[in-house]
Amino acid sequence: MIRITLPDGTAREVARGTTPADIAAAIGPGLAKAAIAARVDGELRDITRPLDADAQLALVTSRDEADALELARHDFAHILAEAVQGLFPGTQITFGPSTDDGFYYDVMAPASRGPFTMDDLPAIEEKMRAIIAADKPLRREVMARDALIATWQNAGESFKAEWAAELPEGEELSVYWSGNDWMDMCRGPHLTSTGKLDPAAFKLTRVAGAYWRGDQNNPQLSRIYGTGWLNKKQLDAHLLRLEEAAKRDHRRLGQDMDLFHLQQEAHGSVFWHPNGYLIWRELEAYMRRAIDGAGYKEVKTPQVMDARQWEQSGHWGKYRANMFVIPDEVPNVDDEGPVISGEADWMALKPMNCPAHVLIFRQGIKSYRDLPLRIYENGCCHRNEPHGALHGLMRVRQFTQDDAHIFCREDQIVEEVQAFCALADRVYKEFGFTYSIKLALRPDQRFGSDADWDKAENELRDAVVRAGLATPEFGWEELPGEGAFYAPKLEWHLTDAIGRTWQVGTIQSDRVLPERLDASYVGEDGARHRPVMLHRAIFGSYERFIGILIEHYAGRFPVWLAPVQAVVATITSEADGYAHDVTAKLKAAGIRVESDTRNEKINYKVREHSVAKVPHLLVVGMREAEEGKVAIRSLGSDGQRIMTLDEAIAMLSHEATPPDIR
RNA sequence: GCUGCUGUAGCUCAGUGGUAGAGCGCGUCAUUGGUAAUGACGAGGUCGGGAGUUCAAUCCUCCCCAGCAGCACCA
Repeated sequence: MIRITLPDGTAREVARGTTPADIAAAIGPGLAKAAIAARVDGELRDITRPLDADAQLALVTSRDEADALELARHDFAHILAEAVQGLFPGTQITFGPSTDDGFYYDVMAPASRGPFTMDDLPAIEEKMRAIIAADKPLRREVMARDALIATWQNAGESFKAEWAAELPEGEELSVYWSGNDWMDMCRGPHLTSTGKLDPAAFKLTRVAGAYWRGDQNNPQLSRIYGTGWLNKKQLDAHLLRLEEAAKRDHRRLGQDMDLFHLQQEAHGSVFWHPNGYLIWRELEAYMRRAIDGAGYKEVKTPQVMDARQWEQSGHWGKYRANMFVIPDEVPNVDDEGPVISGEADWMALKPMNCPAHVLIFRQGIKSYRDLPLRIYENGCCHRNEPHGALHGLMRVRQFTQDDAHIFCREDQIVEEVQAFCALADRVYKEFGFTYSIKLALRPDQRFGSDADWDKAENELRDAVVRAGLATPEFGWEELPGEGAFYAPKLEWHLTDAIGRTWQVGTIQSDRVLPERLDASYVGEDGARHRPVMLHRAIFGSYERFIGILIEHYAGRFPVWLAPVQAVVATITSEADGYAHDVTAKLKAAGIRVESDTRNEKINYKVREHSVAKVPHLLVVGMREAEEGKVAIRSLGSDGQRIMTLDEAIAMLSHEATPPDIR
């Protein structure tokens, strides 16, 4: 007999080999029906897997949503694989986990046909529904590793065989049978049968390439994605969320709101239109106030430097593949012959600002009294990113960082990092973001001694601990292996209005670059010392941050950031004169305002400016003109507020003032 | 960079082996209206670029470029 303890503390003596399903049945028929899996000593397991020792047991039902979704998605993935093999014999299966909103399965299409495409999805979905309708039992079986490898090899499943062969020798491996005709190697757990899934709760969404084991050098497989839920209602809600997210897409809003454009002759670099650049200018002004107040000095450094300088900084060796290089010569102007000789020295566009800031630091002799020295630049950088990585404003080839480097003594690091935490906190809150902080620890490939890494990691961790931010509610987490090759990183991950996260801010403590570029200061002792260099950014880049803001606000910018803050719209042309007066007064008060005296109906104007997401529409007709008032209709509300022009100016001026100086 | 898909008017998209169409937008005229589309008329396109097949290519084939989704990358 074994002793099974339930969550309420009661215990039952049952025979070895009893299953959680048996226990559920013994407790009551309702639970027996509702239970879909079990947690045995905290581990999620099949409800039909026999218990073989004393254990804590919790029965899982669909009310335990996270567990239930995990199980369902995992099952959907298996059924997807079974369906694909059923429809396309010769397809090899590899690996198919659950994801945040569903599942995918990586398969290798048979050589007789090309990779799978979207056109294949309806048939696969139909087949999956047939498998669910057949209510095939899902049965766990333990196999010896060697037997399993042989099974895979006989079935022509070379990926599975390769994988099984790499699992520890002698280990027992579990497989799951779907009925008696299909099986997959899997740790489980699964539901008891395919019929437990709701056939209306999933949808295959797309097909894409993915490398076997995530390695570019391996064969590329077809990855079939699906979204999967417990019921149709959840699925529909999810599809609606996707639609909402698509409506916020910054590429679409950027075009609709005439903020910027991209075109193929300059792919990966942004053409900022007047409206978009107004947002940029507001952010720049905001950031300048922030860094001025925090004791930074702003600089501007060269866009192009000699390759030898990049050799010395280490970028030429490590980063050249992503750099734009330029021959330092006058191009051949004859029509005959090559444009360049190929013999000139190379220069390169800067991919980052750090070396230039060290060069400024090195001018003149620095004393310990000069430290910490905080050098800031709106630094325009170019990186030749892989083409497939480019994405709207989020990943571009030319971008401007709000970049600063703090040169300081070792004993100043913690204080500086803490001050940065406070500054970042203020900025992110003023834009309405919540955030989490993560510490990216040393990667496998790195410069510097373990002792230095210990020190650097501890400094960053200490600073966050002292700032009181290293807590679960700030999402504190340490990420092994994710640091840069020269330094650990603190990363700020923002959560936007619809719950997506974006990594933007960072601070890194670097002892490598000051060494390579020979930066030093004279200490109290009269000797030369190496400063530590803190790399830091809050927006990350203006391009990306604006992209995030567009999606965060869904284009409805707060008034201080809105490119056009108000439009004065007339009802009849008789009010044109008054409208121009109102516009002039608002302009004089510093409001970005336009007047709309076009020969159009007010309905049309209301619609157009609403769609354009103008925060305030000031409607004026003869009534307003006679009384010296305006009727304000604000974005997001249907009603209007009648107020005097002075009241309107006061309100708009307040809203148009950036939050940091309000 | 890899796999798949896409590229037609300013935008969103339809379409065909015999050199193109809609809606919105734009222009002109009429209309002067009270809070999400007034009406009429009109102008706009080497159908991403190049090569090939064909009597004939926007359509079929190949190459290139860019975009989209994912992968890989993002020191």
